[in-house]
Amino acid sequence: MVKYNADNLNDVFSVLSDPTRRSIIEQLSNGERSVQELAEPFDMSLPAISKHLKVLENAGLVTHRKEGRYRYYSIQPDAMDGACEWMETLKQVWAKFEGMFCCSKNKKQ
Amino acid sequence: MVKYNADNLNDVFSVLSDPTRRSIIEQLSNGERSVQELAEPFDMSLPAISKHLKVLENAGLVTHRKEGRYRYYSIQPDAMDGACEWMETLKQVWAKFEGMFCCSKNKKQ
DNA sequence: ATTATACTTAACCAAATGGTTAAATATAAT
DNA sequence: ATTATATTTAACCATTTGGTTAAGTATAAT
Repeated sequence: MVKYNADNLNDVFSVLSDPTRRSIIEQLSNGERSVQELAEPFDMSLPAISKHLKVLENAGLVTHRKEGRYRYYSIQPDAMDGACEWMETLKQVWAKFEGMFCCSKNKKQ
Repeated sequence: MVKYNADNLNDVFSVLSDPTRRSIIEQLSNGERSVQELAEPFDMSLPAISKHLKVLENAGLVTHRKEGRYRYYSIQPDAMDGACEWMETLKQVWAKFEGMFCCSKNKKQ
């Protein structure tokens, strides 16, 4: 039932720490897109985008299918589950101990 | 009402992409800890831990108070909220469009 | 067959990252 | 006053990262 392991969390959080990659993910939330289309909003070379897509794919966050000379990328919706669950679990623990061990700066005002 | 901005997300996700830092956060979920105590589980020099703590603190994920020659670190429970919300929002969007635009590989079996 | 389009790979570069050891600082103990 | 403890800062190093340009591959169009 454990949805995450260290490697998965390393990869997913690392992928998400880059704003270009987050933006690509957001674009793909509107449906599959070609590399061209994904690159359009950025002031960046195509190879740079290509690299980001490879990083995203290695981490399991996107896949692609090939159609002629185009590559259509789409999100892999379950890939973030582990990272999400890791955070949620911590937040639950923290909520339980609310105000118990956090120093004054942590207290809600 | 927006809980996150690009810089915040960059920082938080970047912090969480390192297993040592995630482990420190997990330790701090049991209450505040001195640097020594935090360093104990790791086969790593104290300055390395000190650096990680600085990174964690810069991203707003932890604070510390000083007591004598000790520094006691504790979690800053709200710091992950933005990142968490960013992920949750996407997941909701993806759930809504379930099966609509994901290519076959994405479909649940 | 030639050329244009979509995209990747290769080679390179500067800056950031995550670690090290050695020296510095601050407090506590003797 | 001296020494020990807790921790940081400084200087260094190798690796990774995120970008570039130039060249290569695959498909489509003429």
